[in-house]
Amino acid sequence: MFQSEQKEAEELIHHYLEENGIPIPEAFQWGNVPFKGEWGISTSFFETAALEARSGKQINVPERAQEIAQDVSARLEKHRSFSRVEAVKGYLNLYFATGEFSRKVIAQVLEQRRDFGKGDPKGERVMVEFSQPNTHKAFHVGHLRSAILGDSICRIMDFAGYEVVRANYFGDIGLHVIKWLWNYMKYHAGEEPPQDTTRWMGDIYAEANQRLEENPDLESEVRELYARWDARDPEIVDLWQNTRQWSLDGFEDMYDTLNIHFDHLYANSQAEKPGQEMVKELIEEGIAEDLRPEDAVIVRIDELLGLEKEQYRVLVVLRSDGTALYATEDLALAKMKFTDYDLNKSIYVVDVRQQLHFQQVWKTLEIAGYEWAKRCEHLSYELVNLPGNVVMASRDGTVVLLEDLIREATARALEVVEEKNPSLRKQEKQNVAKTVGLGAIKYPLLARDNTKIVTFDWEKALDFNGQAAPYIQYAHVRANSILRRAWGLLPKAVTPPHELEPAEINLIERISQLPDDVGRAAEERKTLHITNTAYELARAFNKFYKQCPVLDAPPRVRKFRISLVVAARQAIANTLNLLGIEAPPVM
RNA sequence: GCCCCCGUAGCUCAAUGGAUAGAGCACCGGACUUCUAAUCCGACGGUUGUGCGUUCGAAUCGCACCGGGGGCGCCA
Repeated sequence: MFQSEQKEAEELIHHYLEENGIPIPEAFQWGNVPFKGEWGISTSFFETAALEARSGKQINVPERAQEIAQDVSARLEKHRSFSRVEAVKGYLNLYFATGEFSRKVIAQVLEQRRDFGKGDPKGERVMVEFSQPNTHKAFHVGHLRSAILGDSICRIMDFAGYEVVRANYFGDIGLHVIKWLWNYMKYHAGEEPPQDTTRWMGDIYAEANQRLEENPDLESEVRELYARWDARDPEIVDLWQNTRQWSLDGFEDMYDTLNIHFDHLYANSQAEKPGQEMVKELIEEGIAEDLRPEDAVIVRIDELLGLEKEQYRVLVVLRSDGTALYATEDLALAKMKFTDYDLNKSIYVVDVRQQLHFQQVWKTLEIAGYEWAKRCEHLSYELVNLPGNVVMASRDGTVVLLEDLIREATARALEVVEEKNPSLRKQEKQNVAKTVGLGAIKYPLLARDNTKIVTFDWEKALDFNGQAAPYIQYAHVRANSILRRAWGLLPKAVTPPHELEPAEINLIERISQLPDDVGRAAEERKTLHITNTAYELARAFNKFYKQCPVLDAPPRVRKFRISLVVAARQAIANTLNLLGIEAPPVM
């Protein structure tokens, strides 16, 4: 926002240092002055002083930095761009006129509206693959992180200026599917899925595992069925297609509820054949070793790279019986993505346990000469566990189903809205409950660093107090409530006619940071920065709301504050949107 | 044996190598005749796991160690 002023100051600093024979560092690091109610940009002279010290002079670096800062500040004192200049502890702080800064920030939001915070187009196309559910299985809270994190990353990267292709890759083949089919054919033949399709699919899978555990002799029946599948027995393929669709329809409902959508769906099954083809080529090129029938087809990556220490190890790319593995399919999937779309980057939102796997697959592709392999990126995140660090497993039923979580959260939110706002119409209460319930579920998954394990706890998941989505949504509601009474008057941004209250200054400060936060979140692939911004915005607004009357203020102050409320509401709405959380008008 | 991640207030977590390490929860004490109290204000709370190093400056970077979790040939 202050590029030109910064550049001017930097030139003057250069002049001063040159004139006085002081060494000039390669680049000055500019930042914001730690905010204490006044805006400014800041740089320091530690590096300059350190350069002097290294050139042989006997210097105490912090003292010398302060000395330079003081001299430079004297030089800049009268500069018209800055309202105040100071030297503190080796830092040079250049302040701006508060009123003018405020006007500028609000003007920008009022002009850009939904686009406030948006980055310039990057001219890069990025595919983000996320969610990856397995058909014929339950969809539980453990699966939620990839879906919610991936969705938000897509929103953030899109907003930051990337062209984003949203992809899903579902697991529709494998042993788990065969077990499901076996149980269905033997004990549920002809049944149709009820309303709650995904739960029912999950139940049949869990039941299959239970039956096999109780009676291991039945394993032979499953193996027999697997063989029929491998031979593409029409009866089995038919059943597979139908039942697979049931799962996909169930997922579609779930994604609708979560407001998550995809541009492209990839299936495990469609990568199987192309994967086997690619392995064939790898063998022909001497990259993969075919040790069948005794052993599998493998790639000794470390040996190919001449690495002494084990790093990529050995990747098995095909089973000894010639059937495809996850790795086989991933070779093909990576290629399909770059063929289907001309990608600058291909991001995989997958949990941390598959880190080595991806490194192996992509390194193998690199060795095979696919130049795009280097543009694959693993956005790895930690698991969602149950208390006591128990991993959710659909096989032994230690799961919290997504449907149950949504239902509980919505019911709890309905209770609160009945209590807080009983006069709302029934339908409105329902809408609020859904919005608040879903927000409360999403927020904690986005507010943790990707590398941190999330422990799912019913009590915490249903706690709407404190640093949580409802707090932010409530700030939005309050802003909306003021504006509803302001008779739709939307004044232009003006220089405030009064001395700004700390709460106002603080709120404006938070709003002004949003564009930078978006860029950073996109580059680091961290939704955490946006949840922080959203929360801080809401906090600043709530303080403002308490301390600064808007509608009852004197006319000119009122006019300014209404414009500030419009800007704040917009900023909050924009951050919530990046998180995939709805901003309700009332609650 | 090799590799990855985590360790910050009682608990859950923040903090582009930068100025006095911050929030929420919990506990204690306050504020609704007011634009929605799903809110706000105050108090309490720290040897950033330990040691050494790099740096003008380290919670942040490097090395070693301690504690916890995860991954390492035909699961996904």
